[in-house]
Amino acid sequence: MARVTQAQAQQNRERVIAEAARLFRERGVQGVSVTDLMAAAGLTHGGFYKQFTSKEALIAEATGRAFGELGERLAALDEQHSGDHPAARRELLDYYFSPEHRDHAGQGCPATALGGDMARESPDSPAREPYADGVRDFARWMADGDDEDLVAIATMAGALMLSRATAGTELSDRILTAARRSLDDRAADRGQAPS
Amino acid sequence: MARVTQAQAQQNRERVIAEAARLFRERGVQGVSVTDLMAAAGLTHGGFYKQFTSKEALIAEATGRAFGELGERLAALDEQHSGDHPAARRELLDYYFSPEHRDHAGQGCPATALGGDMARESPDSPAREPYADGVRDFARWMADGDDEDLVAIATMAGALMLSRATAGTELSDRILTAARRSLDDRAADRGQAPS
DNA sequence: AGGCTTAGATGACGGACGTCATATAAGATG
DNA sequence: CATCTTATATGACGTCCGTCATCTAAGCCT
Repeated sequence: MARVTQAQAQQNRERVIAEAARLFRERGVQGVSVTDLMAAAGLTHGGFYKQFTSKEALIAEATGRAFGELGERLAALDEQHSGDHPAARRELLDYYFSPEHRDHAGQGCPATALGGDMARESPDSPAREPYADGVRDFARWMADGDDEDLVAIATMAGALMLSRATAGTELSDRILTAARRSLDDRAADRGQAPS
Repeated sequence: MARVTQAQAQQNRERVIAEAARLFRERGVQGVSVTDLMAAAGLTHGGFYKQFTSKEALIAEATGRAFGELGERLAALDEQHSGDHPAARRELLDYYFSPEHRDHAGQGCPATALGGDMARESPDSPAREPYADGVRDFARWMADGDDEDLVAIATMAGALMLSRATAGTELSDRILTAARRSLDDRAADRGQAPS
C-alpha cells in the first residue's frame, strides 16, 4: 500500500504512460480521467501527481510514446523488407487501410487518433511539440523521393478518420479502398514517370 | 423568466442548435456542456430537456445543422459561378486550405471538425446518420465526373486536421499548400487526360 | 539498525457533469 | 377576466472531474 522499489516505481510510471498512449487514442483525451489511467495501471488516482506535474504533461508524454511506437513499427517494416522501402511502404498501407486498423484506434496511428484532440489543445500545450515532430518523422518515412510526403499522410489520416466516423455504413469501407487505390496510383505515377 | 411565444420558443430552440453546431466544432462534443450551450443561447441549463431528449440527440441535430450549412454554402458557390462547377470547386478549395478556415473550426467543415468525435460516438448514436449523409453529399459535390470523390474529401479533411493539430509550426502551412497543389494536379490530370 | 526519503493510498476540495422534479409566469383559450 | 397550458427557470440529485494535503510504510543510505 505504500513504498515500492525504485525499479518498480519506474515500471509503474511506464505502465501509466503506455496505458495513456492507448486510451487517449481510443477514447480521446477528454474521455479518459486521471482515475481511469491510474486504475488501468493497477494504482489509485492519488499517486498521479507524484509522477506527473499535470494531466497536460502526461498527454505530452503519451503522445511522444505513441509516435515512438509508430516509429519502431516503421523501422521494423524496413528491416523486414531489408531495405526495399517501396515494399515496406506498401505493407504499411495494407495495414493502414485495413478494417482492423479502423476498429482498433488504441493501437493505431497517433496522427489520426490524436489529431482532433491536438487541434483543440491550447496553443502552448506541451503535447503539440511531440505531435508535430511525430508527423514530420512519419511524413519523412512515407516519402519515396520527396523530402516529406505530407499529402500522403493527409490522405491517410483523413480517410482513416472518416472511415471511423462512418463505421457501420458501406461508405466506411469504400473510403478505405478508394484511398488505398489512390495512393497506389500516385506511387506508380512517380515510379514510372518521374519528372 | 418564464413562458414565451411559440415563435420565440422555436427561435430559442434554433439558437441552441446553431450554437451547438458552432461550439461542438470549435471545442469538441465533450468540451461543451449542456450549461454552456444554454448559456450561449441566453438561457439557463434547466430548460434543456424540454427541448431535447438528451445531449446525444442534440449532437445529432447539430451535426445535421452543420452539414446543412455546408450544403447551402456549396449551392451558393455553384450559383455564384452560374453552373461552372470546376470554378466553384476551385473557390471552395481556396477557402478550405486557407489559414482562416484552419483557425475558425466553428464555422468550418463539419466532416473534419466533428470527425474525431464521431469516430468515438457509440455505434448506434443518432448522430452517425446525419454525419454519414453529410459526408456522402459533400463527396458527391466534390466529384467532377466520378460518382463521389471520397479521396478528395479524405485529403481535405486529413490536411485540415493535421494543419490544425500542428498550428503554430511551419509544418501547418506546408500541409495546407501541399494538399492544395495536389488536389489541383489531380483535377488537371482528370481534365486533360481522361482515361 | 535507524533515520531519511518517498511511492503510493486515502480522502477531500470546489466545480461541472447529465438529468430531472418542481415551481413560476405568460401565452392561448374561453 | 379566469382558466388551462406549457416554455422556461430554479434548484437539487449523485457522480465524476483535476488537483492536492496528508498519512503510511517500506525502500534507501549511513
